[in-house]
Amino acid sequence: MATHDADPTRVLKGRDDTTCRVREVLDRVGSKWSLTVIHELGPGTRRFTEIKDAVPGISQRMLTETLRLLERDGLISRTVHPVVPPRVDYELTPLGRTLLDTVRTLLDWALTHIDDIDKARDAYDTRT
Amino acid sequence: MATHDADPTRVLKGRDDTTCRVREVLDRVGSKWSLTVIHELGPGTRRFTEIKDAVPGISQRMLTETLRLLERDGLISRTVHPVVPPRVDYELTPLGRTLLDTVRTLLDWALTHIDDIDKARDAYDTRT
DNA sequence: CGGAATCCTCGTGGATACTG
DNA sequence: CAGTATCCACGAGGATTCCG
Repeated sequence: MATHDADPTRVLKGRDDTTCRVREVLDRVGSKWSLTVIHELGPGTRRFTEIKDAVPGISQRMLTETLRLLERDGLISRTVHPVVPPRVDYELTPLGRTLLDTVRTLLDWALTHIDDIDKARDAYDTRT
Repeated sequence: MATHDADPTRVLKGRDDTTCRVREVLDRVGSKWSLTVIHELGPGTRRFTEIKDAVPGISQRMLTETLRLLERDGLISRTVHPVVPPRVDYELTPLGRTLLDTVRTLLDWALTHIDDIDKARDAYDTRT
């Protein structure tokens, strides 16, 4: 297994370890804040507070945890500068950058079809 | 606003309604079971119990709710056959089918980089 | 078969206070 | 500034039961 599968239509079909790992990765990537944080680091390096301010609604705790998980997965890097006051920089790794492209595909889909979804919801809500 | 944005790198930057809507769509699409269910309907129409059996770990309640939300968003259609015993068929709408392509991009990414992530995790866990 | 309703648990995550 | 630690509320969601 391991590398690239020619038929992505089957990756969720089985119940083996690979399947579970893919689900695991999707859970990480699809979690509430990960996509937003990754996207926020797209343009370049940013500090903790900068990210916090840029992501409305995220708490200190959640940002810390999200950054840690993404760092553990090798998607972002964390650089601590031994100065006072402390300064910590976060940036996408090359691996994280490949995900950024995929994320943009998703964002693009959302933007493109958001109106269709709105109409579908209105129709559903009125006929019930 | 509304239709297609030429620069997807900015869609999450602002704090206006459009931004929130995109986040909302991503929350829906990225929720725990949605991607799996959509993927499961990729090959064609399926019944409630078929989907339940095909998605390991999902509960009756969660499958019902996931299907309802996806139906409300216009991504899947629900067809009740007035027979006994009851029979309900679910299938992707044309809109849902466009998302399927995007989902496959994500799955493809996960499959391609799952090994890199594993290595990154091991490295992180050992150096801490 | 395909749900809806009820109950109850358990983890997520916010608020707050403290620290190097 | 960039966290960590503690407490606690709330809601997601599992298990179970009942129904058309």
